[in-house]
Amino acid sequence: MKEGPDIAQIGALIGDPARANMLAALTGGRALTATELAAAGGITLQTASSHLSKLESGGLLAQRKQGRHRYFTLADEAVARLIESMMGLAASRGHLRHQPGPKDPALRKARICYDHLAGDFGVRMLDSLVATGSIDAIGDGLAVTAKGESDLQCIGIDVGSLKSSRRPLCRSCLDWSERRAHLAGSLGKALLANFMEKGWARRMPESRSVMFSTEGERQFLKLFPLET
Amino acid sequence: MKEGPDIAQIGALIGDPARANMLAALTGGRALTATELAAAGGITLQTASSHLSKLESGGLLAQRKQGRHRYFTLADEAVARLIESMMGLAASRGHLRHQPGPKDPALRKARICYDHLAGDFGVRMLDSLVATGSIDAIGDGLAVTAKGESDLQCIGIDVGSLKSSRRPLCRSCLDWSERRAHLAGSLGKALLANFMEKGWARRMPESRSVMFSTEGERQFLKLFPLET
DNA sequence: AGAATGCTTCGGTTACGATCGAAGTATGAA
DNA sequence: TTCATACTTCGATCGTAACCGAAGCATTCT
Repeated sequence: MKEGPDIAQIGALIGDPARANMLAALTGGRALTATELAAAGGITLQTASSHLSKLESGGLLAQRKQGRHRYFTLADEAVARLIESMMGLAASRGHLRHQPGPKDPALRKARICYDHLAGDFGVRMLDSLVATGSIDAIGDGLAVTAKGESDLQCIGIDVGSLKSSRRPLCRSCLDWSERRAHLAGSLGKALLANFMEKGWARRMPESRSVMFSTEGERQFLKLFPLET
Repeated sequence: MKEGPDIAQIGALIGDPARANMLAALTGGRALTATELAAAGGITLQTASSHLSKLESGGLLAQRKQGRHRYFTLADEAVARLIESMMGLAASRGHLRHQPGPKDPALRKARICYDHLAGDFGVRMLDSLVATGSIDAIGDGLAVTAKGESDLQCIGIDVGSLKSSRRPLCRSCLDWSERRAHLAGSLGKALLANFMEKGWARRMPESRSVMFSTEGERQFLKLFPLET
């Protein structure tokens, strides 16, 4: 007993519903202010402030002062991955929270996961990239092939420059709604950014869901065909 | 807000120190009785009983009645992975709990992680397998090569039969003490079992640490050389 | 300077859950 | 049958932390 690092501290931080809601909101990747997070957690600003300082000193959040605002983000990608994997486990154990509302299908179709595309569309994209030989997959490991590198160049993504970053290029991320992997890492981020630049997709305010325009969806589906 | 599965329930389950200690103890892979878990959590049997029923109905534990004992294990490998990744995060945030005692170095050298070898030795083994071309690594993904398959056959591990199981053959698992990957999956399990069969290593009671005999350690280091 | 916004700190209340003693159930041993 | 072990349930206590109102800083706007 008493072996290894203390997981109870982290568990307790995530274990409070208000804090969990705030963390989930931050999984959207946007930096949010204390006031916005208070709303996300369903609590007053005072209470949120106390929670936020706990989360920060616990190492789960980072903050950035900007004028009279204080912006919070998840401390790093490791935290985002932990939250996502807890969502995966929670979903598989039936710990659901939402009365399936109108927003839910949109969320399952396409949503943002920290900084990349998730949901049905995210899973489809990775499936297609693997099927067309743009990405090699070994277990959970992903790597861009030479073919993939040139294909992506055509879309307008320079894989070479992404490689130089410290962050891994490809990473698989388990999707809690689809229970299958989608593409994370700097390439996943670049792809989503690319879609938004082209006007194919845009983020919905106050939500993690990503809306595709009619034309954008057409282009997306054409670009990432699904061979059955 | 209120999007997705409820991570707070799972967080809260892990967030209590007594429960966290019990879960950490179960990461040792052994099935433990309620009495043993009460000791691991540092609480009385009554309290442990209440915690255990919560953990079970929360889907984190599975239990098996056997005579008048009730054996608990982690519900599945997904739970084990979550606990391990929380340990990794906790370690990186400096949420340590142990005053570095005599047991600690042994734990860092070689310990059990659910059912496979972790710690310095676990990391070294994977490094060596990759360096000698027995395992291909792409990012976090691992796959046994043809060479690896025949090499492992020589040690006494039939990769072919492991492949037929539903469980993935190779999986990388982040080591909280080394902060690097070691080998999990059915192959990781088979390798550790192989070492113990040969008498190279044995588990210490009441602990996650794995002790190598002098001769066992010599053989292990020879079998998994480290080219620097 | 004065006013407004964004956030933190303080103080006091409240509620939940962790805890254990004692009693109850189930299984196995004598 | 009786006793012992392994565990659960009940009941009561106690501590902690979540919560909000009010007041206090800090920054920006006018």
